[in-house]
Amino acid sequence: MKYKATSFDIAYKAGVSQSTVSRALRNSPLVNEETRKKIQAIAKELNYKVDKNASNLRSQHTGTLALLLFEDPTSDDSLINPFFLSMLGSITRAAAQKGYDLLVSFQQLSDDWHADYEDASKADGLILLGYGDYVDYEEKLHQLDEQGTHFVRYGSVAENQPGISFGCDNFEGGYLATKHLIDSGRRHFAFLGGASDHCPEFWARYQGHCHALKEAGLEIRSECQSDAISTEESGYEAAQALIAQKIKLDAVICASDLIAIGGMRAIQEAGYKVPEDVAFVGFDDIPMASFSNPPLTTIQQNTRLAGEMLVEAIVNLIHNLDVKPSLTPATLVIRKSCGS
Amino acid sequence: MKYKATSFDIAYKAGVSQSTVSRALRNSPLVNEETRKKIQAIAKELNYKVDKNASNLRSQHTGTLALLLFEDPTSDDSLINPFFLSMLGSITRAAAQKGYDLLVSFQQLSDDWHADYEDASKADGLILLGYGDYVDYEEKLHQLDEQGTHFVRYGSVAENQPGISFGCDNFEGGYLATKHLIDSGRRHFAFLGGASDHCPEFWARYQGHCHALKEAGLEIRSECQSDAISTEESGYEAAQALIAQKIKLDAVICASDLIAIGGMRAIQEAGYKVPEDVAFVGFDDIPMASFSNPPLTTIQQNTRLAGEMLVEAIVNLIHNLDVKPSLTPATLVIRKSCGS
DNA sequence: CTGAAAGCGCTTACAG
DNA sequence: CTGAAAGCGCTTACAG
Repeated sequence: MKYKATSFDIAYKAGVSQSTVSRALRNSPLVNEETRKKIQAIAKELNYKVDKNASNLRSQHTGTLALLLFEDPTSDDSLINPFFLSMLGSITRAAAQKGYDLLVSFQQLSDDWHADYEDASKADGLILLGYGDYVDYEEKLHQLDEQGTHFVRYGSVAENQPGISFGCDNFEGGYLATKHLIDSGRRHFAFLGGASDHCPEFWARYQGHCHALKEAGLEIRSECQSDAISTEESGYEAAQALIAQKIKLDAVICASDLIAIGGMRAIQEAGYKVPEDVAFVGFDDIPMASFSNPPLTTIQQNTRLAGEMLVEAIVNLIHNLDVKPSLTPATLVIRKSCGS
Repeated sequence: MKYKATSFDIAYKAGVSQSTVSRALRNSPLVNEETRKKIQAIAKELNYKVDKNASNLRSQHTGTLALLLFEDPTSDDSLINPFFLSMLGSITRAAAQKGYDLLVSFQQLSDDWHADYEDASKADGLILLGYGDYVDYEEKLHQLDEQGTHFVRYGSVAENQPGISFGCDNFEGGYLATKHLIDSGRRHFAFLGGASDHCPEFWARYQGHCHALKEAGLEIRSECQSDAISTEESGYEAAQALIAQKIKLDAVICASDLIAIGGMRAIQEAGYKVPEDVAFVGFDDIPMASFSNPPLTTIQQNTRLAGEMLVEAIVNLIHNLDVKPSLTPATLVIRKSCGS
């Protein structure tokens, strides 16, 4: 076992008190310039690092954030939604930039997850991401709220939600996607993705979709909406269901890119061409979207911005500053799958 | 600010000493069954959680692991190698299963990253992943080793490396990929990916590739190896370089899937057909690989197994058990890009 | 099986 | 600007 230097070792070597060492190492203005330099030099020499547990315990904050990813229990154990992953990347970076460490955990919705990161003094606050069933999810959110835990979440943004939420402008995204296809002459639309309060993000996208249809005087037919969760397989099945019903189609709006990729596969296997016969638009702009066949037109979520907003918000919350929920822009990214 | 119960509050309520509370909560066999139950009930009622900083400080271990991802400084800030992401998923899960929390950090190789997670008592050990330049990287590894830090890494596995390394059997992977194409009649090979000691993983894959060529009596021509780092763009450029040289080709082995996807794009843009004119094999089996055009034949790394091995190894290391480096199998996954 | 006490390594009033 | 002292909330010998 290697020996770990403490602030007392440094104090002894520097000929000052341990308090002074502690101050010098945190750049307190109370310490004499030269004394500080001397102390910092010795600390470096001894490869000294402040013990986080001790300093956290004493100062009652941890300097770490916990990122909790909730997965659908139905989803494959090894396959994490690529969109999450990209959020994870941007959140890690944003946290590092603000000087916070990031504890990461993937959780099933069924777990006892409000897992008390903050209560156990592991983290100062939580960032929540997830695609699970929102109805179950919301209850847990209320628990967190009642406990007074600091948390922000990314997902659907609506009135009367517990806590502070950030999210993409899903309604606008659904609208933009649909509007673009209408403008390029498509008339027979379907929507792939669960449209219920179990998944409010998809619901908002669907609402945006419907709004665009209405605006253009097109009929909204409920049989043209086919439930799917955000996997390729589920998108494939949802599209097959539509095909089996022999619904007339020339455009499909999908609640996620994964759904779109699965949907295109089903349509192509059924002998139709994308985009000639049927145009597709996805949602998220995951890396895969540019490599699908054909490359997928999609609504991009700005994960970089979202990560920064989430981290800034939770940090402000921790410092008891005022934080308001807000929406991140949804941007149409045009590739070949929409035919224009 | 919410009030946080301490073990003293529970002791008071239960009419026992604080020591007994501490024991009961950790299921010490020293505590009377009934006393324990009573204490645990009160703890639950008070929503009590053991303060991690206090318990860590006292017991001198943290119950957390740090996962450090190193990126090429050249890589796009927002784009994380999908292969890492999949490792991240499996490591998070494996860590959770062993009861460890996971601190995650993305770092540039240039950062002062040996960032002392263990020295600062933030983590009991480190897991290292990265695709940066190995020559720079190795030096840092030596530093960690000298400091006596507990760490394992995933990447190239060779003799005389500092620390304990795990990795895919890259040589075997390169061999399998090449052998398969030789067996299906291809004769004119190129290899896309940097083949030098700056990237020993790619180097090993290239060696496996060459071994298969030799075995089949095919010539190894150095002009048929084109450097690339693991991005789509880099693969695209590497393939273009080959095309510009008018090298005769009917098979391309790529050091990663991203390289392969970029390489196929270049080849297709130049008017060749994949796999009819040129067969492609990638490496990693990232999720994207099944959705490329055509779907990519590739060498799969078993990220699930790798994650479990890494976590188990670091945990054993922390407990001063013996740990040996080892290789994870490389498996050929056949899709359309290889034409058979 | 239980309790009193020490102590993990810091930070931070308090006093000078 | 500096030091002596208290104390963050636990765990763990030690004594019974």
